[in-house]
Amino acid sequence: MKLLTTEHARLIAEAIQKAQSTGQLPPFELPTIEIRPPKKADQGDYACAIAMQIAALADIKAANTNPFDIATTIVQNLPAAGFVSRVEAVRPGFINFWLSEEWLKAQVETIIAEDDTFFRLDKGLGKRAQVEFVSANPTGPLHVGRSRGAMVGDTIARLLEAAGYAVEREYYFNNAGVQMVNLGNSLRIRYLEVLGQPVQIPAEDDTTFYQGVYLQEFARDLVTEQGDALKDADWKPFKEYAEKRMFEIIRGTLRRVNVVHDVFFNENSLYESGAVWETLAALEKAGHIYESATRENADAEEIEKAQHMAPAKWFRSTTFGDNEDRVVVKNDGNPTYTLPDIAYHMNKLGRGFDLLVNILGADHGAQYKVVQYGVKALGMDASKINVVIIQLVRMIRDGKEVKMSTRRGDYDTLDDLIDQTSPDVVRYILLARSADSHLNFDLDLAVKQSNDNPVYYVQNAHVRCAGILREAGARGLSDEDADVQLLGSAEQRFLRKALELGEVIDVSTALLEPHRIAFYAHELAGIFHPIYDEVRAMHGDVSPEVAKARLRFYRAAQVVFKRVLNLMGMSAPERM
RNA sequence: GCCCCCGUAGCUCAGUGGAUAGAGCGCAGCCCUCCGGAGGCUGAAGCACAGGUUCGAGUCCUGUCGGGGGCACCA
Repeated sequence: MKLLTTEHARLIAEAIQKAQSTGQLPPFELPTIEIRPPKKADQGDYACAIAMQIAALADIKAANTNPFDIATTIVQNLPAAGFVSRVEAVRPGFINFWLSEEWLKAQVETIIAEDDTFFRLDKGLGKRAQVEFVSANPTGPLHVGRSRGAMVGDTIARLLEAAGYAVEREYYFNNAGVQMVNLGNSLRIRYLEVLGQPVQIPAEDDTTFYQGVYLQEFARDLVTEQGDALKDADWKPFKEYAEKRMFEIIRGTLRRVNVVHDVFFNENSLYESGAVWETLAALEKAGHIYESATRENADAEEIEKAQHMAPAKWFRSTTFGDNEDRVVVKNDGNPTYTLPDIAYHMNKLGRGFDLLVNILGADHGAQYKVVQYGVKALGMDASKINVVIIQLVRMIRDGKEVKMSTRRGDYDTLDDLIDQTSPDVVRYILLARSADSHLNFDLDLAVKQSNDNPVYYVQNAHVRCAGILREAGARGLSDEDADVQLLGSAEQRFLRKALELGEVIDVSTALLEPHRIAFYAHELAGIFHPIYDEVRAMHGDVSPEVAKARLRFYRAAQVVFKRVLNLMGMSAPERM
């Protein structure tokens, strides 16, 4: 199925060209032709405001040509098209198109034939895209805040696939930092505790200790597996063990919500390959690094404070628009996170993707800019790195905010949430907000299985289609060889909306705004349910031919709902 | 103090510079002997404020006020 907006735009472009060649319109540089379904039914199925844009062009404006006349001229020159039944120019200068009802009804068969590939677009054909998301270090289970990025990232990946891209999902992690040492030490203490050794469990406010119950579980398993063999070991084997177990948990959790990464990229590999130091060398060679105890242009107070400090290596990111320069190598010789981050993005750019997408939480929002400055400093095109910043999730229970902390152990894990609700509910709620908007996750509402909950409303549409076809089968009724021209205006209302799916995929991938598919799904269901109420297929006063056509329609509707649910990573249940 | 995001209906949120700003919940009424009851119909109610750009602004720009987040030789 092709994008109907594009098809209409092509007609307009041809009409303008024709009008120009005959002198009905003067020559001008054509603005982008935007086609959009209007809000009101009497304004057609698709509308175009190009005549107003043309009238506003400087030389046209000088000639004082009014937009309505331009629109009329365009309409007069439009070529015929099978999908259009009527076109009209209206004041102040809109061009409104109506879809051919005959053509529209025939799309039932197209939808059924295309099935899972309904509106697979070609805009990403032959192109490779990478989406990096989640990327949590394995210090604890995923909590709800993190998982918003998981749903957004995975849904962007699914939409990009629908747009025709070959997509890779990547998870970037660091198992070498001080947090992982703390994790190893925390497990060591729990291990010794299980062995009955006299250990002091650190206090709750000790920021170097992970309190979570999962570590006690790991400790018990470790004793079962290895006995007291590790009683004199340092943190290292404990870190190894905790990391392995934690990743199993994280991957298992993600799998529950249909999120599967193709590549797990370890920051360590950038040290092993030498990429980190090569990045530093390249920055130095380009003259963007200086060695100093303070940043350049530091004030007296700062210099005073740093007078006994050994020099560090600074990246002069202010050259590229940063507020201040950044340390890339600490005075103890170790890099800050910035340097491997730059190296990582250079690595990504070097892998030849046509599109890179990076999903980050708002708490990391400022950091990506430094990476982009670094990439720019090395002569690469930083604009190829598309960053989606996701605002934080606020958990609400009993109308009040629930504070979360992984280290303290009183987090709301994604696993807990899935247990209380369902993978589909979690996916939908975390997806159905613009990334720019703070998300209030109402735990009470999510847990509630009622029609307050939009997830069921959408899935029930699919259930109803499946149910009616199941019932028809039981009664020996078939929808084969149906005459879809017998369908009525209600069914056409649904088909019009279904044919907008392509635009949703197109726009949400172009703008990297996957929440659009969630709202679309709800709107589509909102159009479907009244129709289902009204358009009976197996009622006494419905003729067999009409019944057959309607069953055919419900089969097409089922395809559309299944496709949309799949794009959101949700299941399409046959029964509730 | 500086940077980023957000202020749209009582609440939670949509709205790719186009025509009369939408949905869900809640509230007030109502419908359905169904292939669905996690259903359907109707109604009240809104763009924080002030300038600007534009043929046209909820949308873009500036400022004010309000809310959230970030500003380490931590990641």
